[in-house]
Amino acid sequence: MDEQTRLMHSHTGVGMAGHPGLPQHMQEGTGGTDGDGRKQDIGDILQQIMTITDQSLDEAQARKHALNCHRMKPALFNVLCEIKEKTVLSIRGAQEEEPPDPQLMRLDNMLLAEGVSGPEKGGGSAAAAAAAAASGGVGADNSAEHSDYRAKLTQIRQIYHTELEKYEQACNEFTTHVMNLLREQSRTRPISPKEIERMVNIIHRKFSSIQMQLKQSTCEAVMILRSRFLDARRKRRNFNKQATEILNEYFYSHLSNPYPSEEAKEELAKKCAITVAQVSNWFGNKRIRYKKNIGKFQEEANMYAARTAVNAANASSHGSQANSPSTPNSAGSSCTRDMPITW
DNA sequence: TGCTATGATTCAAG
DNA sequence: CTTGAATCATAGCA
Repeated sequence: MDEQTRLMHSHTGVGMAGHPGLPQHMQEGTGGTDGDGRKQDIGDILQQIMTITDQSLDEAQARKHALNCHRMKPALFNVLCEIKEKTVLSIRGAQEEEPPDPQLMRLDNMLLAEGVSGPEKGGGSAAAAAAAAASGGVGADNSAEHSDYRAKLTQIRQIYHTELEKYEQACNEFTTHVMNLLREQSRTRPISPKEIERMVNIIHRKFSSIQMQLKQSTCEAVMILRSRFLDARRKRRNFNKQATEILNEYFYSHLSNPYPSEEAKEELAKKCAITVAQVSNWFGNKRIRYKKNIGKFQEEANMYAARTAVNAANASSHGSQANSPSTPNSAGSSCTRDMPITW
């Protein structure tokens, strides 16, 4: 008993030293023999609290009940809450209200830009279009890859939202649980609403750090998907034979000036079911490769020249000479062997 | 598996 | 912007 009284004394002494807001009578020790009823009350309560752990469970329950019903209990709890509040605040006062994490903001922005966390419709295709636009034109035959990309993005999006929801739900459940627990405990130990609020904040911060991990891995997944998509675009796929023939036909029948106008490119693109950019690529490659090694292309050149000649002949024999697409100068002759390059 | 053909990309020049 | 030139990376073939 003496020991506990001493402990109690030192407890209150330490806790209240220099505390300006404390009632004077609480700073004067306990268990005095004077007749002050309130002081006696406080002493009783504190003593009961200190001895409660030494008691049997039943006894403790009964004590607890008695304490809860004690008329001085609310006042004592208020004071203890106040002390706690002051000490806790002094320990970690300023670190509340931290600014928004820049990394989190970056992740959020990226998820929004990729259409993962934004509004439901259109986000995926917008991102696909952005990814495509990042490296030149998009062929019509890329649509399969597009939809694949979109499907995968949707998948990522769904997983992200499911997980996010799960975390939020877990967070809410846990918060409610902790709040209930604290409220329950606030009947037996001094817990102020402010403290509960602070605890809730701590929980939220923990959960948002978990969410950040989710966001981070989602971003990584999108990046990987995106790079794969761009790699897939880089994969070469030969044009079909018909398209190649159409392009070659144009090239060799315009050998003196193989620079199709924008309209011609568009028409060729339409005929070959490829993009204008691909037509430009093809002509660019063709010109440079032809010029580099005319000999190698001689046979091909003759073949196409002959073919256009036959076409022209057929067309004229059928009466409609009008608009054969060919030959400013070389189509008529069946041999391009000595065609000088002027371009 | 190595080689060539070929579509795409990059970069500098105009 | 277009073009030429170099280069990359894969398709397709022997």
